[in-house]
Amino acid sequence: MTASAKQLLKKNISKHILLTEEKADEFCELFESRFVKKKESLLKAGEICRFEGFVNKGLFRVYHIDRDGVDQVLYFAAEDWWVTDIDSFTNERPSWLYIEALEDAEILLISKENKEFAYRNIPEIEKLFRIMTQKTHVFLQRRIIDNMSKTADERYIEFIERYPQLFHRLSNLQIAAYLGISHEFLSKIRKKISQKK
Amino acid sequence: MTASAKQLLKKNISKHILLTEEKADEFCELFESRFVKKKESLLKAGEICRFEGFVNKGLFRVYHIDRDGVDQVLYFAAEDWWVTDIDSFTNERPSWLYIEALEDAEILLISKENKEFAYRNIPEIEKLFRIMTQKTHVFLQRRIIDNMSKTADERYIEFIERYPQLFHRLSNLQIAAYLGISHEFLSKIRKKISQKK
DNA sequence: GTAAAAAGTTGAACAAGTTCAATAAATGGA
DNA sequence: TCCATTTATTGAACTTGTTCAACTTTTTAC
Repeated sequence: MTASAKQLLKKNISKHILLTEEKADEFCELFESRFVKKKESLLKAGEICRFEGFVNKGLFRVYHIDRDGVDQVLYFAAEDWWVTDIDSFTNERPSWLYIEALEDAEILLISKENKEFAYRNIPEIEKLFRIMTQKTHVFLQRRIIDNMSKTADERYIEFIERYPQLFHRLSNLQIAAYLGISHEFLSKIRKKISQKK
Repeated sequence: MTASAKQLLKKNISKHILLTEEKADEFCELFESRFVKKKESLLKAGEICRFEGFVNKGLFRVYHIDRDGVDQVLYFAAEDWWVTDIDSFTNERPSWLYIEALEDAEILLISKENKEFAYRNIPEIEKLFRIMTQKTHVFLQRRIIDNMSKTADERYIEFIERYPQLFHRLSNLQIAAYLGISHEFLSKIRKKISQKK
């Protein structure tokens, strides 16, 4: 693992909990680095997710492919984000998700065994993941309500405003798959918006 | 707190973690019981949520009212379910949710102070809430994808199949607000289904 | 038991978003 | 650099779901 990757991970942890330098180092030792090429998959539906990952570089999408072969993006994970199928990882159950790199990437991976080791030996880590899961939880609730109460236009505009960095690294196909609309309709929304200006 | 309420709470905890009888009792002592009449609110948008609740009896709905005055139901909580606005509760931030009893209810409430006391003094409790939050997280992910990939008809049928008990305690207005459709359209779906049989 | 309120149904007109097909533009790999 | 592939745009027809209004049925409160 590069020093800068470790730095980013330690900085990320410190956003959520207080941890001594030694304990943070001990925790970081439980990760291994992996380089992933664009379009390469970290996980496919049907497989059991054997990792929880912290993105040091690059960009991933976590998505589902439905019955009709349509992609739905659950979330994107760029630098400083965590990525896994928590259900598959925790319960060792086949996943229904795909995780794929949209850009060449470096990701730090921790196994279930090592995460459980951390839970046992560094009590603060239990808190770390409780807090992180809780934050995601809040975010998911918000998204459910937004999907129910807002039109596609509004959701698109809010996406751009909330994630300007992500926006310019993503194709409209990916954004449409996140917003839950067809990419043709997204194209029409974009036209409408640009005409208004 | 009645003995039966305490029993239900202890049984619920034991579904997620192993806890000695003494520790479970100690944890239960941190809750207080509250009786809530039908249509009474536990929380309103704008307020700070001061509790995390475990439903012993009755039925609650957790919902949002959007700009246009339309209700969106985030979830229902009947016996053996937990209910709170986790964001407002944890971060002492004004809520954007309403929590209201749909039936006369009894709920066991724990304050933030008492929950933090539990975190400090009963380490397993940190794990309990991490696991519960994680389960909710999985459920919310599933719901986001379902809302994107399934029609209202399918979502209605799955709702009935997954929550038959809940279904017969809820009005179609409430179910429509959960599915994210108008109650008129739900009525038409019901007609279509009944004609098929 | 009855009046009022709330919940449920139905139809017609409408709006939001999809699908399909054709074409244009951008990107990527040898 | 050039060819193939992917991404984006556009229009027309279509589907899903909404809105509004009128009406019926059920529930609730006194």
